[in-house]
Amino acid sequence: MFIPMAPTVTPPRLDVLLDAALAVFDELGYAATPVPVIAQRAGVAVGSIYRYVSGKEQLANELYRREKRRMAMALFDGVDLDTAPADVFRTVWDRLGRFAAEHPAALGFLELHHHDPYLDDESRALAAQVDATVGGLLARWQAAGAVRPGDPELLTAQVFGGFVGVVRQCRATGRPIDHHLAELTRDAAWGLLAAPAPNPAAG
Amino acid sequence: MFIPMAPTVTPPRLDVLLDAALAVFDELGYAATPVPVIAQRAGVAVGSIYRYVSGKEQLANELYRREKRRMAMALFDGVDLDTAPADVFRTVWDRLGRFAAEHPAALGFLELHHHDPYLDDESRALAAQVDATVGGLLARWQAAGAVRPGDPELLTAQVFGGFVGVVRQCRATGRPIDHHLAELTRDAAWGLLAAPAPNPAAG
Amino acid sequence: MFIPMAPTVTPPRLDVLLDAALAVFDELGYAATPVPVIAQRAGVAVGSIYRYVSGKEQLANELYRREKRRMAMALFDGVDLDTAPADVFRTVWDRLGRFAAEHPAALGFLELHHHDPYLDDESRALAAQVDATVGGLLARWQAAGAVRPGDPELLTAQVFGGFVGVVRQCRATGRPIDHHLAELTRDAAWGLLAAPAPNPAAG
Amino acid sequence: MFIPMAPTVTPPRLDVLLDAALAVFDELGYAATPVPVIAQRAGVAVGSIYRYVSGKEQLANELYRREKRRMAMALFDGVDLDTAPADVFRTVWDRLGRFAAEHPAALGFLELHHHDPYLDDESRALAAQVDATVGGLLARWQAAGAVRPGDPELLTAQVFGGFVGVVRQCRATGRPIDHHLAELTRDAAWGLLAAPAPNPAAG
DNA sequence: GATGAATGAGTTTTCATTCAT
DNA sequence: TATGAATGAAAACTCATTCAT
Repeated sequence: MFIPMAPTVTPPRLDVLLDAALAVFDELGYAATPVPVIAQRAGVAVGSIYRYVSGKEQLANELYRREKRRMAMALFDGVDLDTAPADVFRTVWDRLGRFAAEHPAALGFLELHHHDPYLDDESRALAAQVDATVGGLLARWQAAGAVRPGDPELLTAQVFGGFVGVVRQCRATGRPIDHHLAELTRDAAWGLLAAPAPNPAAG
Repeated sequence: MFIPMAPTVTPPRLDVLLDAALAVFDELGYAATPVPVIAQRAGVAVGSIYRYVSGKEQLANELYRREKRRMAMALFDGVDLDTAPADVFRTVWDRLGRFAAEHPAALGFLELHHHDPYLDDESRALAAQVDATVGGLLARWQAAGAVRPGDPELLTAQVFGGFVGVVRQCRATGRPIDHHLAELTRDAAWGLLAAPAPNPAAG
Repeated sequence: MFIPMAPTVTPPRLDVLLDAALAVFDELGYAATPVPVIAQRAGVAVGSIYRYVSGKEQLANELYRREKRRMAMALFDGVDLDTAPADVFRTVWDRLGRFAAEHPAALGFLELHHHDPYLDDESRALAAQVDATVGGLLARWQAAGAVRPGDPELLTAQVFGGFVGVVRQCRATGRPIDHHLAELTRDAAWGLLAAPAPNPAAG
Repeated sequence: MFIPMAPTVTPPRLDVLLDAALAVFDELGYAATPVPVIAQRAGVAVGSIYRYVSGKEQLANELYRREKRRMAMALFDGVDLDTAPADVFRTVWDRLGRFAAEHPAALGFLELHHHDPYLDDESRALAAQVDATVGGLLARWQAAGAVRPGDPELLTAQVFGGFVGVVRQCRATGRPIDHHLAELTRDAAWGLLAAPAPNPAAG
């Protein structure tokens, strides 16, 4: 499969740490999060954190990669990408909705924050790889005439950004983020993506 | 006009401060930005900042509101909203592209950062007001059958989020953010928004 | 003159800091000295230290250089090095005794501690320069037949090390370090240095 | 014999610990040495250290005493102190050179570091005892007219300090510390110690 | 008004020591 | 007995804010 799998199994203790960090980072942001708050949320002593990661920055990077992979898996793992684009799209979009509903902090951390000051090369590379993979899928759909032309990575960014924008709006207004969100936004998203119908007048 | 105007004229010195803060906040994020860095960038002494604003938080809020208004003006000021929706949309989308090109830090600060921990009520209210205004426009377009049905604020969030996603992607990959971006994304955005053509077979 | 002068005038506030650091470093050693203790001794807040030096390490290096120069000045400044070696030696040794008596912490810090882990290149270079300068003096005395042959830097290290050993012993036993120390050790030191009298039987 | 013997036989495991501690203390200094680093160097788990000593401080004291005794033995054990002072001196000085060459870390740890903050009474007493013993030897030599007058402990400190100074200089400049060092410094050291020849003019 | 040195609470990180396995 | 993960007090350093000049 073309989706990056988790290469190593995270030790359970680190996982607890990452869970705690995820919650707090999503809430306060990386820079505004004191390490002791993460420790407390994880139910460990501050010093223990440094047995698992070299510092706050590495913690954030490990987290970023875990969640990036998690999300990629949640969207694409086991999906047969060779069926009709509209069907695949619908499946993936629904999964995106479910992911947002089930892992709101993951989506928030990944997409609603500014990671520039601390992401390391490995994290950036992973992000780029995921982008490229999804971009490749769109390119094939374009070749098949199912998706409108244009830079596939930009198109990906646009559809996906649309969903992120909706999630952000829900958060701002207190609207619940549940699986309905996929439904509510699906047609619009496909309208963005789908190749325009050939002009009937031209026929 | 329905777009919120700047209620007070910003004193020129505060404006210099906000310009500096904008650049640094966009780059480092609010929490990671030291006040002295803003002062230096503005060419004033640290202490002077506290003559204009009560602290870092108020500075960020003043900035947020200035930029939010600036952007609303840039998108809508002087636009005749009563012409054909597709035309208005095209105009506004082009203006959005120009705004992104000319004020990249403003767009980045407003849309690429997580403001939750520090935005005050006034700033939130302004954001809500802008959303509502744009939502109202979309609602009228829906009533006119030009835009697909659905919660207009969600739809707004989705189109706009799409553009933000594209800008974010450009930043991540180093692709320049210029006025072409509007062109490149316009059709997709309108595809997202536009009411689907009535089934020709049904005619 | 061949002795390195203080190239810059230390700002008075930094001087206060260095005085405090000197006392504490000499007492506890560099690694065992908490920065707050230095701050308290200097009568300033912890944070203020970081306006003058970039950290504990730079503080120790500034201190090391200041004291190294101070000591070189105390020993050699204004001494006419072209008079008879035995007279010059006597003068310098007495000055060494006075320096030890008046600046016990300086001598202790410079000579009784292990500086390897934190001295920077500039400090090492200064130390080497002082060594070389004194070594040069000894070499001239050797050429004049006044001082026994052998690597002049080793010879310097040996006489000077003798004095340091005595100071260390005094500290260990609680014996006061005063100007008598120079007197008490002078003949032995010159016995170490002086060229052995030609064998009278050989004449 | 007047030289303090090791009163207890060190358990072999503790010896391994002390060897590791010696290497690291000499390199980093007591205060800057983390206990885990010692454990790693010794090839044992951190926790195991606390089965043999009560903590870092006791470890350093055990080490100090072991090395102090080791050195005293290395210098004096088996030496017939009743032969001619110059011969005894020569022997001991050569042994000192050999000790420095063979146990550079021991000499470094004992003589190049500041032990004040952690040495306990037992260690201080041992040091004093060694000093006194050597001082007694010197006093006898003075009585025999072989060594110049003056406080014998100060004289000891001065000769020995000379050697330490030379070792320190070698370390600073990267010069190897081998058995030649004894040779190179022997005459100077004896010049320091030896009673000055009676003034021939006075004869 | 403007300045920037001074402050000290708060941040990240280290490390001596303990204790369940 | 040996281990090494866990602890938390203490370390170095940062930075929002104040205030004397």
